[in-house]
Amino acid sequence: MRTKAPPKRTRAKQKRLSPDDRRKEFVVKATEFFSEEGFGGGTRDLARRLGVTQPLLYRYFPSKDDLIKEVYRTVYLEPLDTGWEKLLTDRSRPIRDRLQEFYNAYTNVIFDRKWLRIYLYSGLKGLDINRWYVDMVRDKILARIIKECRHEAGFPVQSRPSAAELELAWVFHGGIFYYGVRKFIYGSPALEDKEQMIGDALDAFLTGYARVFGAATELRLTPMKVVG
Amino acid sequence: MRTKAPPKRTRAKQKRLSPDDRRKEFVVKATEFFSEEGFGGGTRDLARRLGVTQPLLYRYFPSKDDLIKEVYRTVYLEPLDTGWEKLLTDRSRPIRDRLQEFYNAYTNVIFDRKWLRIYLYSGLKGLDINRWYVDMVRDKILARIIKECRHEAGFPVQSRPSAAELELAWVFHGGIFYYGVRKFIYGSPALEDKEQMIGDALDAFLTGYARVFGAATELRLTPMKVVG
DNA sequence: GCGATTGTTTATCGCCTGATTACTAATTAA
DNA sequence: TTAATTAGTAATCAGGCGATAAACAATCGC
Repeated sequence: MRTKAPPKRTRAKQKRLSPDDRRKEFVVKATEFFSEEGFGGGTRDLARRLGVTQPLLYRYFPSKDDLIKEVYRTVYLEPLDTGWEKLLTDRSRPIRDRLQEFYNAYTNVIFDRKWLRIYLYSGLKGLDINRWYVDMVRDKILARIIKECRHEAGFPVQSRPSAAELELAWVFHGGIFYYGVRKFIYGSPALEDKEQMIGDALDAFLTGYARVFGAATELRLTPMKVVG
Repeated sequence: MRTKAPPKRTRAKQKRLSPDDRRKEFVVKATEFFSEEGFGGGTRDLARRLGVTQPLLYRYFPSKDDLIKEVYRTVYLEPLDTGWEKLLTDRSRPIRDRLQEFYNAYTNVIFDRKWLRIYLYSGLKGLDINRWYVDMVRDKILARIIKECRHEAGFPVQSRPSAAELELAWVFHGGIFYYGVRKFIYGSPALEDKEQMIGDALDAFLTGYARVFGAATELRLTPMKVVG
């Protein structure tokens, strides 16, 4: 009964993927879509980009908000922590090398148009996940870095970082972050060599930390290119 | 004919401001509104916040987009340039003092929730006005700062700043900018003393510039707190 | 006072949005 | 082969959007 006629050509193609693959495909494409259009983007436009009809989205996600939450989850959590903590604390290597390698790896993850845009959107919305992320950077990355700086400078390491120390680390970190924003969101010309940018910023941070917090060991932090 | 009945009490209050004041009031309140809600915010909600009805907006602005453009204009252009260029180039004063005073004044303008949010929204939209602003910062502020740094370090001043020099200045500038974002948009705790933050970042930038670009005059840039 | 002007509201239009229902067709199991 | 299941679509709903037209009411010149 169903095979009687040639299938109506008006309904062009009906792919029928496995549910799991479909779901993943939806989340991935939705990430691209929302990162460009913002989360105000329409479900019809999204469906068109996916090559399916709009109601199909509601077979996989109860609501647009649920889809968005899943986008946040994958963007924020998936690419996280690939052994960074160990990298930062390996005192057999010079601190500058460790920081350079860490920020090379870290920026390989976050210097991505999708990632940066969704991060900024979530920040403007004041979402919990954004606060969580900022706290994570402060506690897992910056506090760690300061600890290593103190160790390098011969300071006591036990007490928590002071507000001023944290702030200097934040300004450094934020400066690097803003490089990605300028390059990948504003489309502004930036120094081609990312690792050089990180290296120079690192030199400024490390010497700055030594100067501001009065290290007696400044000259040991990093070899000077030129000494007057 | 019109005076026959007591005025219908259902129409509560009809203020009737002068057109110019109304217009200005609309733009000011619209700035607050859009900075919080994003430019996707509805004209009805905006009108409710203004205490008037929605169609009245269209007597003062031909369309929502025109209103938005006026918001951009006032936010970006009005608070700009209060003699900053002269401040930066006054070589009778130490460079650190000049930069500290400049960034005190500059951040007094941009460290404002409304300003920062609208700046970020316009950046995500890729608007021309945002590109214009970024170019302005680079050409009028950062290039100028580098020129002064070179002068201070005894370098030739005529040639345009190198990409690496500009980048170091951008990282410094972006780090300060990001302090505002963290404090006023993310609502994250930050060092209370803004001027100290600027001062410490400045120390890092100036000593960093000297180190990275090989100044023979590093020690002259800023008095060290402690010398080993 | 009175008509003209103009600031303001009420009512509404067409369109787009997120979401639901009922149907169609591809797949799976017997 | 056939029945059951389920991926996918067409059609549609209620509500919100930007924008417009017409009615009303406050002010101003006389």
